[in-house]
Amino acid sequence: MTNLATKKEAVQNHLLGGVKADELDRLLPNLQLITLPLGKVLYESGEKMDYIYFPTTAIISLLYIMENGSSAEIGVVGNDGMVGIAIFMGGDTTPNRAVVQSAGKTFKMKAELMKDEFTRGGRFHYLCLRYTQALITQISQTAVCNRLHSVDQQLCRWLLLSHDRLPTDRLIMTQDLISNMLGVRREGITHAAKRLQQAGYISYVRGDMTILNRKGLEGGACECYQVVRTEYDRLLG
Amino acid sequence: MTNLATKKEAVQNHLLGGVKADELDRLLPNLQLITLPLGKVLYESGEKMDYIYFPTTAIISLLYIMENGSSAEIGVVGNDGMVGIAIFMGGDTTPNRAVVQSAGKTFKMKAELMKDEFTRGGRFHYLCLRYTQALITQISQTAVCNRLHSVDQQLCRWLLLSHDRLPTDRLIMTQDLISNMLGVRREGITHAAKRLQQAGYISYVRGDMTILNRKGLEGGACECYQVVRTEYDRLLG
DNA sequence: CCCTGTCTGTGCGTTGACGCACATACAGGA
DNA sequence: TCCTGTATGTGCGTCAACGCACAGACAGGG
Repeated sequence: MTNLATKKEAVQNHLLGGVKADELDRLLPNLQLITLPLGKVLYESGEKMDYIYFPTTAIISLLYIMENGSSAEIGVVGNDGMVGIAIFMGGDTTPNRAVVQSAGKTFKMKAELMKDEFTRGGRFHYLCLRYTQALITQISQTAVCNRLHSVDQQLCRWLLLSHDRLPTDRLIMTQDLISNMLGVRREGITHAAKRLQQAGYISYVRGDMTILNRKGLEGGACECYQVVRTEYDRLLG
Repeated sequence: MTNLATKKEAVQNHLLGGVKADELDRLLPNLQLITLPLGKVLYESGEKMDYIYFPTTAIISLLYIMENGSSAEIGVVGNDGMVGIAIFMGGDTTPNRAVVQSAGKTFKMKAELMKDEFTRGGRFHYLCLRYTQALITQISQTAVCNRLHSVDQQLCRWLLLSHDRLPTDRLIMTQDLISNMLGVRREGITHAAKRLQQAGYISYVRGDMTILNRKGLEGGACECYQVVRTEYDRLLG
């Protein structure tokens, strides 16, 4: 198998990079590095999770899909975390869909092995719980932001969250897809994106967006972004 | 001490009611039953949590307070759960405020003792994690609901979530307070509540609300309520 | 009994986002 | 090169919720 993980690759995911040497040695033979295309669904709402994912360059979006087909993003996971916390929290599934928001690489590991390693306790166990706590803050802040802030502010927040998890300044993503994530109209994103482009913060053509001025975006975002960022740093930094 | 917990009292909280006999025997001497008045703050955003709370008849609301003073509810906890999960998840604090939404009783226990019992593993550990998973679903669904649903629908959802955690059909709460929870205008609640009263689902006078027709409320709510309810039953039922 | 503070009801102009329709622009294949 | 599908831009009417202002209505204390 050529896709077996090396330490150098594994630590690109910050959770894997944070565990002790002996834990990593146990994990490595079970980690498989795969490439995820944009739009790939890692698991559907209510579906039993067979694998846990530790992204390196890929970004995964956690979505809730309404009965009428509309959707809204709950959280986003990149090389800072993992997809599939229900495997070790209990329940083995959640009422959400996990979909690839930005193509890239991720490790995957069988759910059973994940449970085994988790129940051993140790630093891995500790990190998983702290990461879950950070994710809760992200989800909470998404709830608050959805209630109280404008589409413009939310687009800034969303771009920053994505940028933090991206190895480059380029984001391959159409406005239509962004609107599905944020649960708003595509035209709303068009307007907001146009304003950001005119301000010189971003540039884009047909699904290829480049972040030019992070500070600008941070100024345009609500406090929600900073709250989440600070909490991630505190818990996992 | 007259306020030491008895088994009969303790099991009124479903988490305490779900642990094994030997675990409960260890917990009981450390549990203190107290009465919480409406509006009491159990902890502030960023404040270290000294106690974990297991409500019996009280209901606690988890809120985020914006810098400009506006607020929005993230989740609600009653006899189904506990307040202070950050104690065992790690971090010892969250960027939220926990405030008593409905006066009543709760057990409290020192944070250190909570950590000790949690690290012993066993059924208590297992239940804490599953409860956290259920809470995540509630927070997620709050995010979705805030994005996609009307004030009328959200008021129905909120009333049902409260009613589920209440020993009676009466809810002592002004429209102004409800509006702070939902992060909307007080007048918006006035209109929504009036419609619900005209439909015969509730009745109220000056901060004293009675739920008359649950089925009616369920019909007026969005799918979010059922999703959360089903997930709580699945994980903890 | 009155007074005061709090809770609820209502009107009105504003606004941010929606839904729909359609125009324009660009990319890639035939 | 043209054609087709997809991405983005724009206009317009509608609507839910907002902010503000103020009018009842009720409760409890002096």
